[in-house]
Amino acid sequence: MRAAIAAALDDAQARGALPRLPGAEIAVERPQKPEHGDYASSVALRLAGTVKRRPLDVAQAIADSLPTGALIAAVEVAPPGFINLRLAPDWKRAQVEAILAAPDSWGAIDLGAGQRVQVEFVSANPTGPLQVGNGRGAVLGDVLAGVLEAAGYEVEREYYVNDAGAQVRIFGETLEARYAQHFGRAAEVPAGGYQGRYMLELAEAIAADRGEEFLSLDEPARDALGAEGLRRMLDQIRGDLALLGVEFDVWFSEASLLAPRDALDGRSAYETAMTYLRDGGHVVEKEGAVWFASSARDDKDNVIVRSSGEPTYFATDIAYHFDKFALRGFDRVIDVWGADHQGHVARTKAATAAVTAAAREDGDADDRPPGDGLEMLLYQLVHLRRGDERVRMSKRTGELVTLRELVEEVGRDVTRYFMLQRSADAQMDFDLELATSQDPKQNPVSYVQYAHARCASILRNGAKEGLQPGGDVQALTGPTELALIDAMLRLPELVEMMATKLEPHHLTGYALELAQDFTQFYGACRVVNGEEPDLSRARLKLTRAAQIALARTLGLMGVSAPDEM
RNA sequence: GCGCUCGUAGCUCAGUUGGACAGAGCGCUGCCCUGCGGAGGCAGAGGUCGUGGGUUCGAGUCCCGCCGAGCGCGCCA
Repeated sequence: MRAAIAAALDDAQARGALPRLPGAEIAVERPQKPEHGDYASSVALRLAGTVKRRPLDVAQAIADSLPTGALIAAVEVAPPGFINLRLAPDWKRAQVEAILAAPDSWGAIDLGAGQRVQVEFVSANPTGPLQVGNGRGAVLGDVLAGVLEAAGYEVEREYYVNDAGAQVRIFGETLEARYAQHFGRAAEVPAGGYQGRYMLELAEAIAADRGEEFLSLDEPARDALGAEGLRRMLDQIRGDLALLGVEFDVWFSEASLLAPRDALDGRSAYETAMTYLRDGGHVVEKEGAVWFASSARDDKDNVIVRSSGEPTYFATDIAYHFDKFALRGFDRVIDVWGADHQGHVARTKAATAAVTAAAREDGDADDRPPGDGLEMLLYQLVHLRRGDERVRMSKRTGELVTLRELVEEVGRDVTRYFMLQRSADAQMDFDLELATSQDPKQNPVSYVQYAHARCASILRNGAKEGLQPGGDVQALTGPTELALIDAMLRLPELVEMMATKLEPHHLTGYALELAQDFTQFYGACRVVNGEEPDLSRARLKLTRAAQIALARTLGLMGVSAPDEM
């Protein structure tokens, strides 16, 4: 559509209707009011100033050069200078066949052109069960990844496992204490340790399976106990996420960044990245520590190696992003972070840009733009509520409502839909009382699923009457039929918009509109009707197409699309 | 103090990258359907888009100030 207008603009200039001027951005949008056509462009309004002509005249000049035909049925110029395009109803109806031909891929586009993009999300410390807030990141990341796949990207879902550093050490010490206590030994959970019940349960589970195997608590036994605890905690996290329908392609170990690699001449990714930073002049030493000198204006220097010689989390994070871009060659990387990590965005981008640029000069990385491929999607916190009572979430207090509890109470579909409903920028309250309410009216997801089930039911009824989808889609001339087709045709554009803006939450609103358009069609048009078999078969086609569009929309959200409810 | 995000209908929130009279769901009022699944459909009431300026042909959307809410500013992760 944009191309058509651009061509018309060129044509208008070529034949002298408009003066020559440098290429302007062609803005095309879908008007809110149906009277304004299917698409509208405001190019004329933008151009009018520079060409010193009345906007209406400019619009008319462009409109005169827009050919009408099988696709575009009408071009209208409207004050103050809009160009409104109306698609041919015949063409729209014919698109129903395109939907029927793509039951598993309707809405897919090739925006990404096969570029490799990694979405890293959740990545919660494996020192406790996942919290409700992690669920929001899980849903956002998973749905975004699916949207990017639909947009033509090759996507990998990755969980970064923080299995090195202070938190893991404290986790091990807490586990040692609980394990020792289980066998009646005097032991104290260390200061800053994990007080939650789950640590008791973890210690008991290990004791039940492995007995006193680790009770000596000498160095090897402590390491083995810690590793065992971490392994079990990760299994639990994996299970919590599976309950939500989230699965990862890669579980990436932070500790592996510190291990020597043959491909790096026996050095670790961490050492290699630090060398590049040093050689690139991005590092200063002061107060006995090593600092990354950030080039970002809104950032200050940050410690990467403590005076003790131990790397900070930031240091391994730099190595991690070095690994993503320089070693694994992703074109784009999207980190989905909670808003409490907001302060890390600037420094991580700056450091990633610095280290990949240095690696590229050294021939260790491709010549892709440094750091430009790194994007952060921040989501605001989830506040948990039970009616009027605020539930505080903290791994340290032990007063937890875990993600697992939430999903078990509310169900996967409702959890995913609720988490997805709001834009990532906005805080959200998750009211357990409301979400666990048995009143289906509280859950818009039911309305959408019901529409899908109704499609299936109608198709079943048609089959019983000996009527199958078929016939000529040009028989679908009613206003509700066309409105439904319009709604289905918007899905590919929606995918493009969501992939471009990294805003998967638009799916929920679209799903509701699509379901409404189908329900209105259902109310206005009798589908299964033996007295008008041709029309009936055409409407069965439309019903099947609607089922596909609904299933694809629900599928992108990771919400089930039942044939019966 | 500095930075990030948010402030839109009684409630919960959208608002497609600055467009044509501000939208949805729930709640409220009234009406419709003795039809393939009523977990419906239609209509109505309800909004100075926190506030004051600015940019623009045009601002809920961009810029600045102020007010309010959340989060972040560690040799923690």
